[in-house]
Amino acid sequence: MATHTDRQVTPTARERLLGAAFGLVRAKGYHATTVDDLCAAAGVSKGAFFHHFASKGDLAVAAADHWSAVTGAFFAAAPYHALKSARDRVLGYVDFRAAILQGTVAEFTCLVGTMVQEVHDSSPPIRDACARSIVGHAATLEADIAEALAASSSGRKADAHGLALHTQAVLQGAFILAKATQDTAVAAASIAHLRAYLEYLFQPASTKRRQPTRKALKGRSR
Amino acid sequence: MATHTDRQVTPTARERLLGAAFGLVRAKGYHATTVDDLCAAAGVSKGAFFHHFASKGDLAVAAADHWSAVTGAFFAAAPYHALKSARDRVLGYVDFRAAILQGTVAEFTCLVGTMVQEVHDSSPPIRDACARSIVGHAATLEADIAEALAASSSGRKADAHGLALHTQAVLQGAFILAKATQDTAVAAASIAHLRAYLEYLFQPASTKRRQPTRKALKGRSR
DNA sequence: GACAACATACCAACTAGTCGGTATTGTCTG
DNA sequence: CAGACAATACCGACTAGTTGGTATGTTGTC
Repeated sequence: MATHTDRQVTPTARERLLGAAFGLVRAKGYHATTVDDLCAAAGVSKGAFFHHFASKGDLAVAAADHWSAVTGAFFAAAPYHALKSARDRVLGYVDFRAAILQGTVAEFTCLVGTMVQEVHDSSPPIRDACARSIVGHAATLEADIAEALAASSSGRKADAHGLALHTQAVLQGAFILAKATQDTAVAAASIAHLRAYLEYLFQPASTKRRQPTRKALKGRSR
Repeated sequence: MATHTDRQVTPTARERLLGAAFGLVRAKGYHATTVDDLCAAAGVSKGAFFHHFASKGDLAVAAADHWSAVTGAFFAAAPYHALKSARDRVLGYVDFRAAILQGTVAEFTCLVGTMVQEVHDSSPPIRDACARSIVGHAATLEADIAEALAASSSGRKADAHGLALHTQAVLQGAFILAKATQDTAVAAASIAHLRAYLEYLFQPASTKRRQPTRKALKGRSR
């Protein structure tokens, strides 16, 4: 996003609304967040809201796209990219995800994962924007995962895409457990299991004796 | 649940409302499901709704508890319990979870995982009912996981609880990916990765050389 | 003076929840 | 057994408040 209005210094009403959506939707969900809530949090009037967004759903799509951009830049700047091996970069990513589990649940959970649960059936545009965000983020891991798998004994070099999506599934699931139990440690423990699984998959050929059955990794096509 | 009114044959208005909540909330989410929606789907009047439930939130708590009971009976009757080894029963559970990914997304996803995302911050009673459901379901796996871990080389026999929760995190995350991508296969692939991880953890001592670092499994306490 | 960026007042539709009433069933009593 | 009494299950019109969205300004800037 950020089409042509990112030159000014003071955030515009549009940007403040998108920022307010990040916080409110993650805390309360999409439907429970009202337009008035967003306006109040952003400190703008309702007129300003509908000046910038044709509808509440339009803001949701813009927020999902903005989320993709913001988180994309955030992870692109993260330190694990400096590591030498692909294996270490992937594990570094997972460690980084664990390290940023700070503050309240609403502060570290995922906007688009929250939204898509509520709108997947009723609003295809929002759902697709959320899917773009999740799948797009997973794609940024794919090359390193493929390289790390290639360096291992595994015969699953083609599964980098599926494995990248799996990392996102574990993270999203960890967020749900954290929301339910109100305990960050539960999410951290699940991410630790993801790390252990990746460590196992990335093992050098010589040290890994047994592999899981090929069948188990194929997935069920419906 | 089912306190003292389960003798009649025809489902009562209360039971029909709970059943309607299962379908509607999984498809539309909690806030987007109105009381009138529930009454229409259950074929009862609004008066009947508020005769049985003090509020919409009260129904949500009852629905989460009813969900625990219904899914508890469903999984208790599943065939994998007949398998001889604990390892096979746990893997059988995972296979069973993959096998029931049938029909629309709303038909196989989890009611309480959906609800807790929307209410975790605003309604502690509903959130806690959802947490009870998820954690309680995980607990039904714990004994078999502990036994399977004990039979393996792993030094993580005490982690059965955390691993049981991790299985639920993967499942919940798989549901989110399925909702986002509208593709059941993505969820199945993630569950297949969970299976591969468990197969790895349950390996007999002699065949497993390398273990993930101990540090990675501790989880980060906040 | 045109146009973007807001603000204010307002509305129609919807929402959870209320309320007076009815039908049915059981239960106690004479 | 009849008949009074009470509790439960249910109905549907109504309401007070909320919601997304609109209509109509105002203000600053090129």
